[in-house]
Amino acid sequence: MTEKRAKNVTIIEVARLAGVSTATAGRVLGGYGYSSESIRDKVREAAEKLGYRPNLLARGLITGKTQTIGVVAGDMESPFYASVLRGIADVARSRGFGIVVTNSDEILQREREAVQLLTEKQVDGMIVAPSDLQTAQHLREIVAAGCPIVQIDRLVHGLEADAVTVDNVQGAKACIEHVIAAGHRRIGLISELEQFAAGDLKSFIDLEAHGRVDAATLYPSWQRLVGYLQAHREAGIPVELDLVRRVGAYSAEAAKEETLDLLQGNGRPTALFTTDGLMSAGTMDAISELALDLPQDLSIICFDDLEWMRFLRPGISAIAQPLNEMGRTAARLILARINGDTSPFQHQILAPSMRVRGSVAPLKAEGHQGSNRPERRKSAKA
Amino acid sequence: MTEKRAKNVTIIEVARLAGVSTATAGRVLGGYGYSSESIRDKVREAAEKLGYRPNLLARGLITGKTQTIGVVAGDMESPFYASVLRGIADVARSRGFGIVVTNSDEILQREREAVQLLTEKQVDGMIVAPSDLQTAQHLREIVAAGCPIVQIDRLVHGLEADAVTVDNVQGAKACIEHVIAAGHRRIGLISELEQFAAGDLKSFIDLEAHGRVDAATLYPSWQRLVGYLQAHREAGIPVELDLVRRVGAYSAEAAKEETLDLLQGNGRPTALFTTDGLMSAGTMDAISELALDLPQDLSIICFDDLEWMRFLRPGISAIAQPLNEMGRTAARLILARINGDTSPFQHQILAPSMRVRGSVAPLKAEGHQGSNRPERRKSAKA
DNA sequence: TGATACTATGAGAACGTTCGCACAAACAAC
DNA sequence: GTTGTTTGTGCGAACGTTCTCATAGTATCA
Repeated sequence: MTEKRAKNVTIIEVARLAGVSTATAGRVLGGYGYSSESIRDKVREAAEKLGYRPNLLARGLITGKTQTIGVVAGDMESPFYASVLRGIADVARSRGFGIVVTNSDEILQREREAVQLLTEKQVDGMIVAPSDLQTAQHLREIVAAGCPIVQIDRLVHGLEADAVTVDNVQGAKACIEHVIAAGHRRIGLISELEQFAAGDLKSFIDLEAHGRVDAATLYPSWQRLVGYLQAHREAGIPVELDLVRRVGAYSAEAAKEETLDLLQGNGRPTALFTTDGLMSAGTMDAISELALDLPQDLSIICFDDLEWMRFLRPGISAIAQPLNEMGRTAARLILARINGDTSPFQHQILAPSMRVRGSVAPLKAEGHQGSNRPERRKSAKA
Repeated sequence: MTEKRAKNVTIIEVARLAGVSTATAGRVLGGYGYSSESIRDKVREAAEKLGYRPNLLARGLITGKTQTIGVVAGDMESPFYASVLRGIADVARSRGFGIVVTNSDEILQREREAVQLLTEKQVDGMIVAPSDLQTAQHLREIVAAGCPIVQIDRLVHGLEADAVTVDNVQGAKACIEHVIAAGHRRIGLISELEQFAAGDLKSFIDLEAHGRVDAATLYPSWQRLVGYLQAHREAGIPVELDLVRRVGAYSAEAAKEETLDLLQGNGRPTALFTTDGLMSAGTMDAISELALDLPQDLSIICFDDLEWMRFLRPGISAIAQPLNEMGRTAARLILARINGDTSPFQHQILAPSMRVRGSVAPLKAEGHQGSNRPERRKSAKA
């Protein structure tokens, strides 16, 4: 009954039935070259009757184009990548392209293997969220081999390729400015800050203070830290090192622990800034466990706008990244390159947007949260 | 400088450099057939030196296998599909397979186009969340053409293919039983219930009451309704039609409206059951807008366990689907078929698990919510 | 000793398309 | 009327692999 290896009908059979050569049948069915109307009808009718479906492998082998985009995401299960992927998929579909997706889990070795697989599958181009922003030898190699790449979310130093990122510095800065405007002076930061290798937090902050940091090829969470620092500097508020919490792992559980430590210790901040969705979840978990009332006991603002922030009373203020747009833009860029665009490489920086809800409250002068520290007095000055 | 179309090194050049035939080089590099150790070394060395990478298109063309799984998801941006996809991707990767993913948005025409594209790309098998559970002609065709399929989340009536689903009836029933055990008798249901065509809600409920409903090939939200009905019947509680809310669209906004209508009308239920993540979000939005306190003013339990249910006080009780596992199982099944497994088609039904948190409270006898209706009196009897 | 494996290699076909070229007819331009 | 350009068609090569088959050496076994 069911044939094990059902032979598909090929262009040869269609050509035979239509009484033309395979070349002619190919021109009709493939939509290239010349063909007369009468023959077109005949061939199409034959194809229809036989149920002909082109074999894209064979076509790809000879044309060198597979109509496929390879995507290396960090983790397609996360809301971030899921939304970006959706954007990519939509644009790809509208142009007749397929996407083959892989997860790197932000591990360099995984990314290498993924890139390797995609290369062997002969994808026409790749969209990659690079794990390693320094060397990225494998990416340079495939670019050199003629496979276009678009980077998303972050930027490999000196890689000749287009990129789409979000303005993390400005986004974070806007958050902190918003909180400062509400009178807060002691603002805690809960951030991943994992991958940066060069030294400790303190030296990074010093470097940044002296304008020695090039934010462009930093990891997003470090860029958001830069925004945090800039906002403080411009408001004339010294940064308290104790308030800057480096979780050191991309884990909600770890973020929760760090937040508990921050909130239960002496000198609790009056406001909190979390630098991505996972940190926010862990932080909210901690706040829930401590049964703190927002925003009376604590103000909070988050990078990444998640679904629940809308209805978790009093509504969590957040800055939203245009994730779908990031995917769509990346897809458009890669498709342009695939179509032979040779214009200079561009780096598109998308603007995030603020969603003000109810989680940032004006700082009460005689509040009972936090301790009586110099910074509290300063708030009266503003 | 940068070559436009960089010719890749082929097996021919490797063979030449190693001083063997292409057939021999192929056997070494492709890992099939016989080859002596001395020649293996020579060939591998040559391949290494030239930076040889196999062209999987060419290999696929001749072997008829692409080492690729096609996936037709509803919307990979939703937490549901994102998690399922991740499960699929993990298993696929571990076996050296790639996945090409598409979104159908649960629209039949989109699904057809997706299946078509995947067919032409010669995927070895497909994992599909079917949109149409009745005819699904396109799926039957490709199965007949010898391309194995695994269905996820739901089941096409009479399709000869493996399937992985969740036990929606039992899951929903467990939720309702849990709520009933807390003393509730008037339990509202917020559910999509969109696609079922045969008649209105009332006639479905009647049909179900007479055992005339085959739950197997129902859409999940209808299966969950069945669980709701069964739990009521077994507890001897009559179903109040007014409490069963058919949102009619897969939209959080619509769910919110429906919930507002339910909670603001006469005879407000004392507990709520939402049948999927999107409904839950819309419902929570409504509850937040009405400023109801959970669980004092209202108990709630949800199908689908979302991240925020953990830390949104008092913690939302929910039933969690094993989504990763669903993807992993589906991937394993399709890989088995691809490897020639011809055992009878199987339908794996995964058990969801209850996460009891704080959103279901015992019903107070003299509560001020709801009206004094017969059902309230019955609660004393139980 | 012969028969029967198993191992090892190469020549050339095959997979299903598109590409390059040759040829011819039709039509336009001078 | 010649020349050129556009249109239409077919033949056979090409894409980069693996497959089939032929050939041959070397163990293994009765």
